[in-house]
Amino acid sequence: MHFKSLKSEKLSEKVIKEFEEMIEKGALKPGDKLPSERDLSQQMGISRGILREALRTLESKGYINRKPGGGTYIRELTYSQNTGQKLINALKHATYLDLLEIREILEQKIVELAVERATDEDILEMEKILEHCQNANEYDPKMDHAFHLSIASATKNALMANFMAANLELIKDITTRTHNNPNRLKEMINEHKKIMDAIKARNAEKAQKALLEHLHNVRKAIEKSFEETEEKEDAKN
Amino acid sequence: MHFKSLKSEKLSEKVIKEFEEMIEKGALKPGDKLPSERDLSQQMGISRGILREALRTLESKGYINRKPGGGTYIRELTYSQNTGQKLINALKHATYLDLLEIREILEQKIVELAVERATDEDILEMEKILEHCQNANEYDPKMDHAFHLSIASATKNALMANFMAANLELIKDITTRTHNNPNRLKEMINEHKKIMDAIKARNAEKAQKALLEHLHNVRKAIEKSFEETEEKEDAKN
DNA sequence: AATAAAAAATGGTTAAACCATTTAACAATA
DNA sequence: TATTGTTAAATGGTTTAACCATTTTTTATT
Repeated sequence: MHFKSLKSEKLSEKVIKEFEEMIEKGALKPGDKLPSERDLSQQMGISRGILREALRTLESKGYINRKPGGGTYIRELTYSQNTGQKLINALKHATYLDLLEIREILEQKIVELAVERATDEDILEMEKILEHCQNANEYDPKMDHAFHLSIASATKNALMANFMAANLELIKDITTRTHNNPNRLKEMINEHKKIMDAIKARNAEKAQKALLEHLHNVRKAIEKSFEETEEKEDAKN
Repeated sequence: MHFKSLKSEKLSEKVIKEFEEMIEKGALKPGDKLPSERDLSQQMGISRGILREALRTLESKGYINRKPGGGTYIRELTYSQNTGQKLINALKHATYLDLLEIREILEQKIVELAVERATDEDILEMEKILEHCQNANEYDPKMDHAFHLSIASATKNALMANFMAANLELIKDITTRTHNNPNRLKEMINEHKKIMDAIKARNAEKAQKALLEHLHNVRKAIEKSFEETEEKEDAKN
């Protein structure tokens, strides 16, 4: 059973969304001046305090500019402010295959860099995590991610690790589904071990090969999962 | 002449930062209950309205939970909520070389995918942008980015294009500096043209080679820029 | 000990006032 | 006429006090 939340949205949250929508839709364009808080609150039928809560949030998000005595203006979003938001948005709406494609590209290089740059401590950390994985008797995405991230961290490129983390997080639900059987779980652990061994042996070529095999299986599982979903969709119609 | 802004930070903005810092530092941990708004505002020496403006923003950012009659609690950040923030943060604080490293990895593959997947319209678009670049007589990062992004878009992987955009945006200031001379500008245009021609000829290998040459020069310029900066720093001491 | 009722506390909201800064209008001056 | 100085109005920033609805705690009742 699943009941939808009955919690009423706070007034100021509604106001925030209202403004954000208007900005997204272009009803409010950069440079536009908003009515004064006193006018606006009356027009919207809310108190000035509530309106100000919303405006504060919008300001904090970078949507508006306010100047005492001056007024409130829709902000000219600079290119850079935009890209961060756009990236987050793109991440949210990326398809599994887009995510996987980038992961394949990056992680292939990541293992190569890891072989080069990993310290003995890094290797030890990886092994510790791998051991945890091997002792688990059901798939835990955190464990899976931890392993891949320990490799990414060994590249000493913090951005790389963080991007991998975001990427993994976004395919978590599907990998959790596809690994929800003992066979695939065991396979995964073996694949991890192969990667680990190759990195430990400082054999980049072997590590890449092991990783590609692993990612190939992940991709197969995802694509298979898609087909099954489609079949279900078809069955509905 | 350049004067620094004298605008005083708004009170609620200060409060927001204060809470964010405390959460980052761990002084406020998930699950912690905050004092009531009435108490807290008195403790902090601010009005309840100001405190509420800050709390509304923090709630909107996902830091806290509030329940009428219940109280205000530091929110248990889910993994996924966190990764988005962490990624943005990592992007902001990434070094030029980290950014460039990832760009080199991705873009190398991007040109390969572009050769595969670019439609005739994509190619046309690239050429149009390249032409604009060639007519420019001073470096315009927007033009530069537009060219690289048109290639990234041809991969039909939206996330790829957006990540590249974020990446480029973050090295914009340094590339703008390093291209601030006619020779390098001309070189850049030539390098772009080589990449363009190879993609148009559907020659992945050639395209990659041209791109690598381009990125090699970008890297050289960045590293040189660093050395100069260091020299300046040394001169100061 | 369990239940029910009442009281207190809490976040949500409104209203009215005052401050500091900015803007606009207008007068004064050269 | 054009510039400067003054004044008044408007605006965002802030504070205070009050009331509501819900939740929590306390108290009373059985």
